[in-house]
Amino acid sequence: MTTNRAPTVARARRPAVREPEETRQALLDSAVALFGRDGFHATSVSRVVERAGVTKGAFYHHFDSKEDLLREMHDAFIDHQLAAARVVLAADLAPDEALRRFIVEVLMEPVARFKDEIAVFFQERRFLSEEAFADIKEKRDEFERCAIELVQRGIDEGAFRDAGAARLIAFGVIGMSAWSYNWLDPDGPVSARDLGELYANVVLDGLRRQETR
Amino acid sequence: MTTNRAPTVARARRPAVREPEETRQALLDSAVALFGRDGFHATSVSRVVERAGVTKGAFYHHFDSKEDLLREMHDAFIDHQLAAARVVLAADLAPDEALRRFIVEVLMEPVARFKDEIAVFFQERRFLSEEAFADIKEKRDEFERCAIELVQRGIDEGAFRDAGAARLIAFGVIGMSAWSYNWLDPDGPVSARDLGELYANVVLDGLRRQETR
Amino acid sequence: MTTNRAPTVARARRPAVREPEETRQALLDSAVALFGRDGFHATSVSRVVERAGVTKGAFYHHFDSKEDLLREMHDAFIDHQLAAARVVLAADLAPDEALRRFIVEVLMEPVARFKDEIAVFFQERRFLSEEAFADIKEKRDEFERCAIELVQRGIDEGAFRDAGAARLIAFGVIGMSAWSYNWLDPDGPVSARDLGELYANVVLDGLRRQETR
Amino acid sequence: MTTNRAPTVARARRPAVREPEETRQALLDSAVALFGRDGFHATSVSRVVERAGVTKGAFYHHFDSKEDLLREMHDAFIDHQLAAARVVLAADLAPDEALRRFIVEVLMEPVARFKDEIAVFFQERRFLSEEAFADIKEKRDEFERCAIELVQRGIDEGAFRDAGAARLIAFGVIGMSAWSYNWLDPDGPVSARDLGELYANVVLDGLRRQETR
DNA sequence: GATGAATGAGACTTCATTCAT
DNA sequence: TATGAATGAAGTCTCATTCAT
Repeated sequence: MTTNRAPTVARARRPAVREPEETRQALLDSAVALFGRDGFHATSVSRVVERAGVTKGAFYHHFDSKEDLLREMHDAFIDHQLAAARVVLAADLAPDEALRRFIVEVLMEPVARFKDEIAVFFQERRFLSEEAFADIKEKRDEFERCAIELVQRGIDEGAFRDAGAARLIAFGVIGMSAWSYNWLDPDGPVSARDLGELYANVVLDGLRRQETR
Repeated sequence: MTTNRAPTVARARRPAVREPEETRQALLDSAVALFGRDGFHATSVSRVVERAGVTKGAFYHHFDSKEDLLREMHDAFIDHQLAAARVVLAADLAPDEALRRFIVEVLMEPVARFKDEIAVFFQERRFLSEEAFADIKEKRDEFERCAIELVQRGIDEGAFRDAGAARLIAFGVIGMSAWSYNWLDPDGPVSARDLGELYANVVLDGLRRQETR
Repeated sequence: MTTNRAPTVARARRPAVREPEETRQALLDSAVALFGRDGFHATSVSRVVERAGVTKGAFYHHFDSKEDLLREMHDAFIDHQLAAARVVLAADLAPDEALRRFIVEVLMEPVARFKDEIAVFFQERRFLSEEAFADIKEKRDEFERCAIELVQRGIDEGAFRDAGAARLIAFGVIGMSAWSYNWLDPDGPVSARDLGELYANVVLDGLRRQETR
Repeated sequence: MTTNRAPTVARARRPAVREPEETRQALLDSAVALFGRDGFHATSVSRVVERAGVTKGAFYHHFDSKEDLLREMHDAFIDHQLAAARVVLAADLAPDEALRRFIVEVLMEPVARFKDEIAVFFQERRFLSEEAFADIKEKRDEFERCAIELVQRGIDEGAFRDAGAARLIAFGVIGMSAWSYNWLDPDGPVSARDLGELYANVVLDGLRRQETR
């Protein structure tokens, strides 16, 4: 479901110097880790390049600015999320099963795998200029529309009771899941998927229309 | 339930020179607004004092450091939250009613009134040194224990089905609510309290044991 | 005629640290010398502050930016020049005497006294942003109008033959004089005033030997 | 009188790959335009190669350094000027006519045609190292000697009155003309040649109306 | 002949903080 | 209580130049 980043396999030549693309990726990896932990503004370009093992010059050869780096991270992450959301939306599933899979696979699974990316996406967004954010906003909005549609579909089909605006519920579900990156320990006893199942149960049993009530 | 900040009432004396406490509060207000919007690291002391209408000297007269300011904000906010949580916990309420009130009054109401404080509390915590965070952590942990206890109580009393570890559920509820500071418009058509009621309904109908199932 | 810059006289206190205004002037003096010799872009703020004996922080305390410094230099110089031009224009002099005094006192005398200021004014103007230049341009234009008026007055009164547009002639006179900052040695045998007298003679009477004179 | 730069005629071969000499010339043209407008230090090699449509590698293939480029510009320009000066000096002309032609054709005509080259020659000279300037200085000195000789010749022959050291007058004439690159609009109503004629008249005959003429 | 990734120094500027007044 | 000049480190970014390909 989720893809492996940067395969970087099967290089034939033994390069004396690093491949350019490798340098670029090293910089991105370094920055994701640091931005995720310390935030955009508390992370200096110096530390990013130091961790990546290159010089500042190399950094500015590959990226226009520190903000450019941030934009790229956002873009990569939202692309990934949007793709995952579309898969669930396109599958022919009953509303409750669709919402469950959305929560588990789209919202929660990345919490374990892309902790830093998520932290960056949610906390550092405000440091993107309006122009840099424009593209990302569009994709993010589409992602949100996916979530809303999943809820609305359930209501329309009579599977969910009409508890309130689908948008408010969708955002609640996203929030409940997303929030967990604040406290969930990826190496702890409860996996992200487990937690997703639990949240799906709580939410669905609340939404699902009961026979007798 | 929530207290009015900055009493500042009934000052009789000369207003030409500002009261020391007034200066201090002006600095805090300025900093909350800026930290909330731009974050701790993207906000300089210069801008804080400029917005407060005082000089840097005054700032360092009232606060030891920029971090000291951040610590104070955290402290004030968690104190406020903890007090509110204790009120709900102490009231003699049925579990579902207690949880509803916790969500509406403790978790959601501040979203409208203390947007900046919340943003600071959730996003800038990582910039507090361990020592500065120690006190706050204790109170924050107690706040979380309050939420957990509310859930656990419901389970113990048989009002809630045992959907999973109370802690995981409590954190889910907190997340669902807290997340809304990211998108809820305080001047929009849906009030924070309304949203709280909605979330309480969703969560409770999920947790409440059904007669027939 | 020309004013002494920065009197700085009669300070009573013996300040342990430098007076702020003194620091500011030291920075300006340092910068004029360096900008004059090496140009704006080839002069770093580091060298300016080093020569002035202060730190970069002090520099940015007194000036908004490096460009601000440049703007200030331009402003001070054109103010000085404009004042001198107005004096000549206001004096009740015959046209040829007025032009002679303009050349000698307004155009040439500063070449000896304000070599660096002149170099900056003529060579570094292009590095002022449009906004920063706006004020200065107005004054510079007025200065040019002074020169043009002196020529035009001579033509109108019949003292000068109408050799061509007064503006073109005025600019020629300015150019002939101003250019000398490129080569005239202030410590050489020919003083700036002497050269001014010579140029005034040439312009007023020409080189060609007249049959009858 | 002045020569066409960059013959570049009659290329028969494939235009897909640029001729080396073409690349070199493109770099020079780009640099002249940028150095002329922004100055040597405010122009980066990056911008030069970008405007020329080549890469940095190509630049350093053709030129040793950025300074090398500047040296080459100076060299080309002074060669051109010197050749023009020699033509006038060699022609068998009366002193006043010789001076007039020098002003019009040697000093003024290039103002319209080689605005950037002139700007570079006069303003960026200081950024040439002593060694790089040595050759150019020799030629420039010879050019100045040409101008001085034209004046001296007139004095010696009794055509000009001995108004002062020929060198000072020659420099005044050069300055009056050269200065015009600062303000003369090549596309304006007054051509560079027209202005040259006017200046020649003023210098030769002066402004003061003679009683008997 | 030409590419473009990489360097390392240095550019301008802002930072949190101190301290004499 | 408050000022504001000054510090020194660190910030982001650009520079001219090199070199393996």
